This record gives sequence, C-alpha cells and structure tokens, in this order.
Amino acid sequence: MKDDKKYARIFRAVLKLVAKKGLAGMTMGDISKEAGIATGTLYVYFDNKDALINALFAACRENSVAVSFRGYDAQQPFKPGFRNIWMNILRYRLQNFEEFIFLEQCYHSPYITAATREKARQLAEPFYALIARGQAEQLIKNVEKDLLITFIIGSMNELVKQTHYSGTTLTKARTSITFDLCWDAIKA
Amino acid sequence: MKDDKKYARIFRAVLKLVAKKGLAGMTMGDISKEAGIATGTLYVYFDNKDALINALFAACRENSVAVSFRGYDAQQPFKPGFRNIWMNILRYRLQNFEEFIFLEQCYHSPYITAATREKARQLAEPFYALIARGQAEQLIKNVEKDLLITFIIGSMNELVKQTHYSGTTLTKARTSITFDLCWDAIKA
DNA sequence: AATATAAGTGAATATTTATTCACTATAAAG
DNA sequence: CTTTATAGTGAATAAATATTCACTTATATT
Repeated sequence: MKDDKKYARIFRAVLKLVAKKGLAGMTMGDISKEAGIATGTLYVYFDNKDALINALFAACRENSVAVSFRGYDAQQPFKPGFRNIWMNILRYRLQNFEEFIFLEQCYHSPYITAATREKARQLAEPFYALIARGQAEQLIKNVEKDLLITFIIGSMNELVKQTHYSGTTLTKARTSITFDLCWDAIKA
Repeated sequence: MKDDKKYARIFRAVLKLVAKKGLAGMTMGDISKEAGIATGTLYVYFDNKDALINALFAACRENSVAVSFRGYDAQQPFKPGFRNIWMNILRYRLQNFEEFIFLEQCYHSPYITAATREKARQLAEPFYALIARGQAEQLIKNVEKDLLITFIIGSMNELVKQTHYSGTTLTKARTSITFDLCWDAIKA
C-alpha cells in the first residue's frame, strides 16, 4: 500500500529543490536525498521524473484554486468579496512560496505535457466569472477580462517574489496599499 | 582575434535555448549546435557554462536599462514622459522576448553570482528617481517606491508573457488600456 | 504462523553532459 | 615565404544523472 505520507514527503522535497535549482537542475538523487528515501523508491511511486513533475503540478494547481475562493460568498457585496479572494491568493502564495515558484517554472516548461496544461487552464474559469460579476455590477472597468486578470495577477506575483527575496515581511499596511493600487486600477 | 559576430551568435543561441529548455536544461552541446560552431569553440570564448551565462546576463541587463529611457526628456511633463518609458519597456520586452525570459530565469538562479547580481541591482536607480519626480509633483501616490515599481513592472511582465504565449498580438488598443490601468493605479 | 503481495533499497547500468586536448585552419608579423 | 600566435575543431574523457533490478523488509491474507 503506497503511503500518502510518502507522496507528501516527495512533493515537499521537489518544491524545496525546484525553488533552489530549477526543474532541470534538480536530480532524482537530490529528490530522494531530500525526501529521506532511496532513489529507487521514487520509481515505485512515479514512472519517471516527467511523471513526477506533472503529478505535482496538477496537485498544486488544484489546491491553489480551491484556496482562492475560501470564504467567498456571492451574496456579499462585490468589493469585499473581491478583496477577500485577492488576500487569499496573496497570503497563500507568500506562505507557500516554493509551491508558487514551482508553478511559475512549470507554466512554460517542456516537462509539462499539453494534457496537464489544458487541465490547469480550465481551473481559471471561476476568476473570469468573478470579473464578469464586477463588470455586470458596473464596479469594474468594462475591458477585456484577460487584460484585467493578467494585470491583477502579474502585479501580485511580483509583490510576492519581491517580498520573499528581499527577506522583508509584508506588513498589513503594505498589503493594504497594494490592494488599493490594484482596486484603483480596475475600478470603473 | 576573437570574433564579435561569434559572441553574438553564441548569445543568440543561448537566448533561444533558455526560452525553450531553461538554464539547466540547456546543454553546451545544444548551444554549439544552435550557434553552428564546435563545442570546443565555446570554451575558447568562455571558461565554462557558468561564465557564459553570467556574461550574457550582464550584457542583457545593461542593454535593457539603456533602452528604457530612450527619448526621455526631464523637461517634458511627467505623465507623457512616464508613458514613453512604460511603452519603451513594454515594446522592448515583447520584441526581445527571449532576452526577457532569460533575465527572469537568471534573477534567482544559482548560476548567477552575487557579484553579477549586485551590478544588476544598481541599474534600477533611474527608475526610483523617476518615481520620486512623480511624487514630488504630486502626480503619483505618495507610497513606498518599491511597492509602486514592483506593481508597475509585475503587471507589465505578466502582460508580456500572456501576450507571447497566447500567440496574440498586442494591439494599440490593448496596450493603451493596460497603460491606463497602470496609471489609474499609481496616480495620486 | 505460513504464505503471498507489495513497498523499499541502493549498488550497478545506461545515458547524457561538461570539459579537455591533440590537432588543423587561419591570420598576423617579420 | 616562413614563423608564430591564435581561433577553431570534434572525438575522447570524465562527471553527473536517470533508470533498472536483484534483493530485503514490511504488510496483508489465509
């Protein structure tokens, strides 16, 4: 019986190593050592390095979407709902920085297959729906949703990276300032 | 006499390959093949793979800053000056996408030495000065410059990636919309 | 407890990759 | 033209790495 704990340890090892060495720079030996298991065991759990990376990518992607909408209630007015989601995403990425970096590295890596990629794309739907709601309520600029989402996510991602690599903590004040920048950008 | 044309061919090969396979995924054999030279020749021009990557990183970084301020005139009013620089950066990154990706990959890669990194950091000074001017003229929100720069650059970078990978062309209209998002975000 | 099945191992193998080096081609200097 | 120095080569070597496999250990089943 394959052990869920072991999957978790392998995944955690990969996340740590990718943040440090990149996808191709991380060896199977690195992974087994970091996870505290034998190299051969990796091949009990996964067919090969590619399969391992694809499996982890899919798992992270699902997880990340689930977390985003935590506490969202469509009855609630738009702006606080949007703010809640924005904060959820920001908090999660800061607290799970290695996972964030792993996903970024995967997005355009040859390790990720077209099939894995397509599944990931579908998970973005709820974000389009959210923007659509804001536009319907005339609170959000009526421009292409892609542009808005790209803008929102891009500015947030850079904040996450900047915060992490500079070693500073993101205070409530700085977080709030950045949300306001974002809201002023997109508000109608 | 080492040939400048050859340096250029090597660099172009690396940019192409990094965009496709990542820093660690690109082999010296890949590079020589792509550049149309013998593998040994790479070692005539560079001590090893690390040195090659550091040299290219430094060259790209300098280039990218020089381009940003092209046509900037401090006499001109702030907003059009800022818009000009914003457009310069966006245009350059779109037209030199592989260089953009290469730089992004380098920023937090173990290939890049602390020395190379420090030199790169200093090149950001002019951007802080630009923001300072906007704040002095009360046109830009008076919040930490880091946050503003991170926000501006992050949203732009994501737009560049999104545009490139989706295969769409960034129309004048879409560009203008995104600039307006950015300006509305930061304006006082 | 005895047996069967699956997980786990890590040294051995096969493959890939960085780097070297003995050699050739080219070009500058006398 | 000859000599000397430098660029260029690519097969050979040395590491590094992915993957396999014969074997051991643990767990479930009868």
